[in-house]
Amino acid sequence: MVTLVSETKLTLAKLADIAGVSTSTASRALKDNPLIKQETRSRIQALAKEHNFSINAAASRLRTQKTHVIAVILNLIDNTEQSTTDPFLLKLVGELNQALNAKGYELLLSNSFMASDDWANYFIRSQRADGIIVIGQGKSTAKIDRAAQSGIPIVVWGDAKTEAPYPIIGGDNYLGGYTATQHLLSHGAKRILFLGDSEHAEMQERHKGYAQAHKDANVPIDAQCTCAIDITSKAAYQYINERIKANGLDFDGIVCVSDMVALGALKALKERYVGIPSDVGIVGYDDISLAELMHPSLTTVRQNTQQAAIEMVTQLLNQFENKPTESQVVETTLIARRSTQHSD
Amino acid sequence: MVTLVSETKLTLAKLADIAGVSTSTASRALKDNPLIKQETRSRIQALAKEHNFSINAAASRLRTQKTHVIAVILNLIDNTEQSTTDPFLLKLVGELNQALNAKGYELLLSNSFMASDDWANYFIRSQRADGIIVIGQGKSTAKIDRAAQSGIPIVVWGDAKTEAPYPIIGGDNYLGGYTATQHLLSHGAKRILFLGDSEHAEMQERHKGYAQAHKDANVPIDAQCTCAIDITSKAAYQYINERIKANGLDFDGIVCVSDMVALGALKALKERYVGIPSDVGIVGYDDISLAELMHPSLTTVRQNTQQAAIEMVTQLLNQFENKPTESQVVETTLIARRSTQHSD
DNA sequence: AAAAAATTTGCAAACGATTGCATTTTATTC
DNA sequence: GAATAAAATGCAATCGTTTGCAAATTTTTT
Repeated sequence: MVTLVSETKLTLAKLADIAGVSTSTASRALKDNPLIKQETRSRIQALAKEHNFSINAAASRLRTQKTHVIAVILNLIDNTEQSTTDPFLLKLVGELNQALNAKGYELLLSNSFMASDDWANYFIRSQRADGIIVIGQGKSTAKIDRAAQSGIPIVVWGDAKTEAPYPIIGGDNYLGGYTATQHLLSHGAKRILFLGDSEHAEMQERHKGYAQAHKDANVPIDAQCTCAIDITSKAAYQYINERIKANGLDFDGIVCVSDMVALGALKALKERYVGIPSDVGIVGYDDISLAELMHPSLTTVRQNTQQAAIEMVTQLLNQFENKPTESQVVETTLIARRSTQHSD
Repeated sequence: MVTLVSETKLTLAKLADIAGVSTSTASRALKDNPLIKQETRSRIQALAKEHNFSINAAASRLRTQKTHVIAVILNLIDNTEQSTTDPFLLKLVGELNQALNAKGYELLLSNSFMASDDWANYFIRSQRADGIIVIGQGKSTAKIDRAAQSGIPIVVWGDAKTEAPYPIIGGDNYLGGYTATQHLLSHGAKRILFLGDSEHAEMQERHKGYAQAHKDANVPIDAQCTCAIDITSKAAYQYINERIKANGLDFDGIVCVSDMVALGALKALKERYVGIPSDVGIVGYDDISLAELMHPSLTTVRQNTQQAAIEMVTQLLNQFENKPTESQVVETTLIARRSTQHSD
């Protein structure tokens, strides 16, 4: 298929030639540098458009030492299969893409399995990206700490209360855990399971909220009710199934660390004809789009991901200018639906 | 925070200096070029690791004219809000990331709203990426056609039967539509809705399958049963609600163009206490992770996304070597669950 | 109309890696 | 121990932009 593009690749130099100016003038004209006469600027910009010219990013990056690319790393947990399927993580990626684009940056997607372990090296020193956004603290923050240690611009989605030399953006996990639990308690629950992984910083905070809500309501708490499972729907499904098989229905509420976990639990309960919310109330986390589509619709804790994305980008860009940064907590609200309460 | 990295940036030249060889030797050694003595190679590689050295990607790209980056474009439909929330699209992105990494490429994520309309220019001519993978044909293929026209490497996820000068990878939409419909018919359905958008090539094929299945089963088809809606759960929910309100329950089966649509429909039906599958059987499309978590679990059509991702990458890389390419159909199978049939 | 100031433009040196070709070193052959 | 072949290394040009500074042009001032 013959193209209409000229044989030889169009470079800035050639464009300048056509325009009858030097490359420096052309370069400046294209970025609307006021050093260049307005008329010249418009003329060259028009010419560029006409000839389908685009600045060569590789050359530009080499020269300016800036890539205008941000690496987003899905920091998944190796053994579990939370994987790239989790709608919440991907939603965050989508929001980040928007937020980055708005600031003139592009998004390079990676997960923690590739790209070697030395992020600073692989992404920054190699000039593949200007900064890193890590989604999830994982079970260990070793890789993150290592990257931060070498002084590169970095921001993390996780539990903002964690003390760290880099900014962490996240929901108010304590509040989320507290509110979810309190909500169930106020609807009469007496024995509430906490379903999730306790090795994540985020989950630990939520568990603290869970505990405090019990204390405030004067409801005793039982260690048997804190259930450590992989944060997947499958694990939740299996756990609930086995627990009921072993103990019978020894609980009347569940606080889940993610909607996926909640859905797994919900499935197990429904299959055993446990009434929801009459026998067991259930609260999820994340408010993925399916939460409201469930039957019953799922009460859950929503974290403002759009706000989070914008905040993460802001904090990252601040680092480029050596401005101070700080961890930020984003809006976290309980969305009450039918899985915890009967019709309005 | 003081870093242990040397003040001045480490370049290949400096590394070579330290090693006491020329930059050419160092360069070759790092990429394990057999031209260099094995011993020298290992020595320099070790040195590189020791000093945390990474090749500067910008310089390398400029010199080699290769970026080893692939742009993945989510080609969303402007007016509807299918958006970045659709789990299926994001699953595909995840798979693509894996497949690309396996071949030594990185994934630059974009959506069709940004990056101007001239993809060839923006991504390829500017040397931001070596090739483009477009997810979704959209309602019009104008942008895709334009990009392809300028002769850049490109692959599209869509309906493989579409005639096009670029390879299209996709499920067998005709078969999917056919099987889904046939499945409902064989379970006794007599009046089946086709719920989805008919402007997409993929959807049209599915609809053909839907029609043919009716013909083969000698069940008359009614134009009233083909319902054009936005492919979102919300639109589906509203549509089903309104239809029932207006006509009563004038159908006993639904073939949906996505699981999201199916979930919306399901919600509407459940709220009206329509028995599933006793009164209405329902089939989704995509087999997102939540399909099996629904209650009842959702019968759906699964497209092998992993295979698709690998195939797309292969077809794209082929173009780099001027090898011939061709559209490919990936495995498409019906996953029968409870939304269409009672317990086994 | 010349001098000074302000505005535009151009020169040329980076940025850091890659690679064809020439050159040096080592191994082989007679 | 030459002469020849093979293996290992180095030279230097190149990829296409950007930008500090110098040079040329235009405008303003006296």
